Amino acid sequence: MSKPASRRNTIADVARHAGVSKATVSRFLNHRDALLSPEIAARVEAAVAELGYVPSPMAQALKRGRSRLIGLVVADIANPYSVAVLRGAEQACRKAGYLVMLFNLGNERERESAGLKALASYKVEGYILNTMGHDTGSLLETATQGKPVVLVDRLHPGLDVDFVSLDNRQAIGDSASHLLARGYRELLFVTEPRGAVSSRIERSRAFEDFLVQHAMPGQAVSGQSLDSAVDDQETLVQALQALRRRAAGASPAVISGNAVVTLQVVAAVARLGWRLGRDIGLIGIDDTPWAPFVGPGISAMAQPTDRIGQLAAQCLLQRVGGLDTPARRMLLPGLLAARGSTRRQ
Amino acid sequence: MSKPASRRNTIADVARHAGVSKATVSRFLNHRDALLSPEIAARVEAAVAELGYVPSPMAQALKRGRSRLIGLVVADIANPYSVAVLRGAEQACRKAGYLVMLFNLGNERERESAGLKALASYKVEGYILNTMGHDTGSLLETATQGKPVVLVDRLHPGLDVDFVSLDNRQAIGDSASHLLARGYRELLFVTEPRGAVSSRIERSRAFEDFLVQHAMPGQAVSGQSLDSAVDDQETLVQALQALRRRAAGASPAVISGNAVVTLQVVAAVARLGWRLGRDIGLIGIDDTPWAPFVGPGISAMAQPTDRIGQLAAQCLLQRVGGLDTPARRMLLPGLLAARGSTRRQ
DNA sequence: TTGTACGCGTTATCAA
DNA sequence: TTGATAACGCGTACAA
Repeated sequence: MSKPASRRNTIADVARHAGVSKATVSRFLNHRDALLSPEIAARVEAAVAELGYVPSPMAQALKRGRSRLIGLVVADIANPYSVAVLRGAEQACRKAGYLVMLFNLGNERERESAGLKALASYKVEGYILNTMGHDTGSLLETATQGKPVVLVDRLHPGLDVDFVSLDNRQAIGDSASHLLARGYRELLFVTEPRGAVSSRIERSRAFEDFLVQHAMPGQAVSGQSLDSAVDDQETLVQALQALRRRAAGASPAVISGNAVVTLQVVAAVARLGWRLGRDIGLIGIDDTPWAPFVGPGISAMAQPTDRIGQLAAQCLLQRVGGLDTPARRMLLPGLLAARGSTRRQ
Repeated sequence: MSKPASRRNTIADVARHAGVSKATVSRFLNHRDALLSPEIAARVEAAVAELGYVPSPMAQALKRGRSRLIGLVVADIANPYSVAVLRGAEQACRKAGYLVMLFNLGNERERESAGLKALASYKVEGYILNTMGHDTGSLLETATQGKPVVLVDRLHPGLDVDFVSLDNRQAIGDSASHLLARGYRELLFVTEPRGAVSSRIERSRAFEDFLVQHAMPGQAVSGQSLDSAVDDQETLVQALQALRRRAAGASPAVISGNAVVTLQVVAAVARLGWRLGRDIGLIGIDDTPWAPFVGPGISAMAQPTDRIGQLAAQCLLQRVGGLDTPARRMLLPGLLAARGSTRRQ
């Protein structure tokens, strides 16, 4: 027993076993096609199989500078959207032989560059970022050390890299059109505080642009936007009351910027004792498994989250593989699920 | 410019900068307390600061065999429970200076040992496992190479390691007692197919034991268990109809084994056109943000998921730190949130 | 076509 | 107390 069972076999063990040098084994493993006499190749192959040898990714990473690791930074793992994307991305990475290192910011944006550094120290080959949009592009650029980056859902100013996201303009436009078609006329868009988060800003803008475009005589649609903090139900309740007052005879409706906000709105509506659909319309960005069962069912604009995650991973892996085209913007369409919360009676 | 800006500084750079040997720098960093003349220590410290030197975890891992990495294997990242635990665990690990490597099984249990191997190759120092319970303990034991393991929510037969979970017996007991107190008498426990998943089995058993204990004359409580596949709504609908028939005059109620099942039950009840609480009682294991807003509000037994994740991480890190006590079982109590779905009118 | 020898960035052992 | 030097496991010039 020269080899203690506890230790994993190394390339040296294989070399000894096959009666060749480490270099030969390495060559067999890396460029197995070329430069090997069939007889030696067979011997090495047998030894590898027999010892169940698997190269150490860490040693490889140390040597090559590449690790077969992808760094994934998410703003908040508690957000179902982040999870859904993570899911698609992890799957795509794994299929390509990469492992995902996860760094959760827990909504503490100061940790953004710390996370990047932590991941960088493990020599991740690329980054998928779904973060707060706090750090500027140049800061991120230094933190990522020139490694490929793909942004999901949230753009960073001055960072010219691949970007995968819901088509916010289409999503908001279709949602608002749906409300108009269902007879709602006084609209309110509710978002988490916009801050520097591009998706929130874009959705708000798309909403405001929609209003402008549809403010033709006879249509008489109008609306407002509201930034609502998660813990401030009072403000939201007052905004809803104001909305209904403004509506006068016409029907009021809310578009919520994501699933978290949808739940806030639902809570506020419940507190007011209003009925969804009838007293106030509601459609939310992000569909959820529970949406059909709240009140008369909550209408939603579903994001193709799995697809977004997969696409992000694919883009990133192409870059890792050396693709050097200009930065791409991939906007995926949302899908409307109409339910009772946008039916006036 | 001798040092290309692209490369991260190494210990050699620091040594050169401070005019000492690499060994001295290493000593300063690792056992900074001992064996260093104040003057040299100061020089090294300055050099480290000036160059912004951070040791390479990969090189350290290669040398020491330790990586400051924790492997986290979850059965299904789409399950909110997994995510909530992941969240607590990641936070605790990060605070202790560890990073989490995530491996998602996507409910494909064959990938369990593959995942462990992948993580092992990165020399993770320990594993947090929330998996399918498919692979036997001995199989896992070899896959984890003797590294510390902590199991979350799901036990593996023959694997004698730390275990953190909801106190299923208490949770089920309190849920069922709550139903009795609210006047429900004919109970049905619905779980995802038990298979080899210990938590499902335990909850089912706890429910059955509860029935036996409360089957005294005068109480007249009875019930059954049902394994319900996620995609088989038909069976569930029929089971609910049978339940109500059995109840005759008395009130029927369902305990659902987790949030996924709760949603199934809600869907089935909706299809039957029944009203929660009045026509049928419902209480679910796992509280969710949407539970208060479905129908009259869904009563729930909340798991302390964050705490479970943190505890799991803490246990694991203790073991990583060398703790060598017998395996521990940590059972955390659930907290009842009573809502309208367990109010008979 | 194969083997030797060195380096990746650390830590640890041994002298000095 | 400090400094060479040898690993850790692997890839790759270079020499054979």
